[in-house]
Amino acid sequence: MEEHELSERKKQILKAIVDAHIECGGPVGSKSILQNQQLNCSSATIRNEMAELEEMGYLEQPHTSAGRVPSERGYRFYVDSLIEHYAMTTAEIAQINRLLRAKMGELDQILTAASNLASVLTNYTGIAIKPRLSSVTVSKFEAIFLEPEHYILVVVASTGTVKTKHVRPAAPTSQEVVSRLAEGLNLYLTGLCAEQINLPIIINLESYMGADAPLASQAVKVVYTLLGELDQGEMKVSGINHLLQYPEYSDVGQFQELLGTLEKKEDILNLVSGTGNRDDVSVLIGSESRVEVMNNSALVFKPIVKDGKTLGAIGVLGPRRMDYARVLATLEGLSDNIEDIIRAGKQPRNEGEKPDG
Amino acid sequence: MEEHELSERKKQILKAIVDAHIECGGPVGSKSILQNQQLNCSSATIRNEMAELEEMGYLEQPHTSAGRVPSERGYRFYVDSLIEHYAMTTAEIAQINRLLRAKMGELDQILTAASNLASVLTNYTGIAIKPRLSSVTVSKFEAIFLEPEHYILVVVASTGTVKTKHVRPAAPTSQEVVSRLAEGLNLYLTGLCAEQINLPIIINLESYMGADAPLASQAVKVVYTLLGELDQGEMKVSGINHLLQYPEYSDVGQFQELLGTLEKKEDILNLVSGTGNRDDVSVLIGSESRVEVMNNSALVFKPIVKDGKTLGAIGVLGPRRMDYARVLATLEGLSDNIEDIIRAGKQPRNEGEKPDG
DNA sequence: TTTAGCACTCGAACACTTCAAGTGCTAAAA
DNA sequence: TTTTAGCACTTGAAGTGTTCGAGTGCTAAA
Repeated sequence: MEEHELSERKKQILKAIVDAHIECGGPVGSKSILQNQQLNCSSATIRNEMAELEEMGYLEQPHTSAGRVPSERGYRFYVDSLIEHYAMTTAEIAQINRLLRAKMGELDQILTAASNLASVLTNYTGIAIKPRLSSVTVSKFEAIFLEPEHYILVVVASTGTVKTKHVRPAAPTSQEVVSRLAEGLNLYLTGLCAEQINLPIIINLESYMGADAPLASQAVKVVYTLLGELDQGEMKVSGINHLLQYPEYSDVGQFQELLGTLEKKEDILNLVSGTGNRDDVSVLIGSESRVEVMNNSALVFKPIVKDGKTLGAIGVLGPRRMDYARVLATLEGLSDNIEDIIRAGKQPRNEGEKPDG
Repeated sequence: MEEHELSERKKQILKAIVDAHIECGGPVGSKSILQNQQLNCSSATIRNEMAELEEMGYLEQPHTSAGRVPSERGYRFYVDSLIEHYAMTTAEIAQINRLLRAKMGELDQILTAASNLASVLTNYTGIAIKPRLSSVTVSKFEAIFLEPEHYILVVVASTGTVKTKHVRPAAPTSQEVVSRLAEGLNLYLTGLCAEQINLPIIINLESYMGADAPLASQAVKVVYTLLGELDQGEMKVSGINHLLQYPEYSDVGQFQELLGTLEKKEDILNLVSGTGNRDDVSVLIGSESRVEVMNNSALVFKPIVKDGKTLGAIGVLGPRRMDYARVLATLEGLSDNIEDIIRAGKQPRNEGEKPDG
């Protein structure tokens, strides 16, 4: 199964077929690749080579007398070995910079913007993900007193995400007590993940709060659920409508299932969360994703990493025959920019413009 | 144009046609309604009546020799005058209670859950909206110090929504200065909407902050953008895939456009935000929405009101021939529950279960 | 005013034909 | 041994004609 089982000419032909298929969508025949490519041979030779490539599993034939279509394995080989690196133009890079910078702020917003951008730039569906995290901890608490029966609990997670929740205690409380609650939470619960919040710790906190122990136990419950929410992961999808322009999604039934999968989010989250700690681009083609409805699709995504931790991922979902070179380049460009932005909120790289004003 | 231009029999026939069309989707003929309805007349009579109803604009004929289909005006009359109120079963009400209560928390989450529920319960597409608001103000500020170059600004809006933003000041700062910043913001900016933040106020704040004035001016900019984001409105859509089961969306091109409109969100937000302060259900059929791609669709939505203020809206998008009775009842049920939940975070009404444990 | 009857219309469904693209194979050429 | 030209064959797409049935409008009688 080494790649050197393929002769140079076979590679060339395979690449020509994949390229042609990516462009036009239909099966490609022996003659048509003769035109676009300068191969010193005839269509008959190509036919022979194609037959062999099919036998080796790199091509498929929808039916006798149709041209060939790249198989999953064919795409895989193409992505791994044959792809030509697509260089983004400076204009494209500048566009990414400009649009992402406008949305600087919380990771959530950046990811949403990135998902949009990925969709617009590639003409496929853009996906942004905050993956399931095994053990988020709280790095800081704050409590904002509003009324005697109403305060807001603010939780800053170790990932930088901030969550807030309105809390309405059973008994009226005061500015001072709420402040003290925040102190207590900071004292006893910072650095713990959901599972580590056990009874002894809660008892300590309650004794710290003295008469206001009920307030504390209610707050702990809230913290617990918030941590749970943070663990769950999130996912934004944009540009689903782009997919409909590709004939592979013209089967309404299948498209409907795909839509459903995207809305459930679960499958895709698992997929991305489960791809280990690789911090470079992952390409899942067809059944590689183990999600049935995506057999005719490909999912490309790249994690967003900060200080060695994976904070999220951006990706592109499209037909199996997607323009991998372009998609890969776009995702690299986007993730570079995002990582620059979140690293220190500074200017993203590649910024050649003069500051205005 | 009064409704009394329609004889009792015409109404009956119109209702029968709409009902039949809602159920099966196709044009309905004179004979078929004779079976389901006990009218003391023959199909020929019905044909005559149908011809008149068509002339009056309540019915349409896709082509000669096809049955009739309700026109936009026909649906409108049906919704306004002929609809039978659908009573939700206690089982359905209990379901709403159970599922919504599990998601109690921020309005955002409740709305998302409600959108999901609306979609699942009706089998159409569910929509949840936080409308564009003309003048959101801040009711409370808080600032959380993390590191000398990093604090979090927390803004509690007059609507109850909480927004946070990581801020990285140019010069290192301290716990004390950040607290003082929060005080200053609370002192000078609470109760103001974005447009009311003017130079004199900023100058006051800066002099309050003394040597840390730059910190303040940066924070004011952040507050300004946050207020802008709050003004913008938001929208969650769920269950788009349901639509594909209805033949009216089998035209891929049109469906693609509808998808695009849903993703842009703008049109729908305008639609809902622009329907004035009515706090009961709105039904927009076909071209009534003024959004071209929705000519074959209907949008039903109901605002969520608290203390006389509109906080959001939940709605259902589906084909023109949607089961209005059911949709209306579902939305009423949902909004009642949501309003109960946000009123005081108390138990929703209709709660007959015993507390467990 | 209602109804039975009838001629007419039109799209859906189906069978049938044609067409072009593409293949595999064989035999000759390089 | 490899390549190529040529040819018979396959197959889906597209086009055509026909039938069928649901539904209509109209007329004349009840």
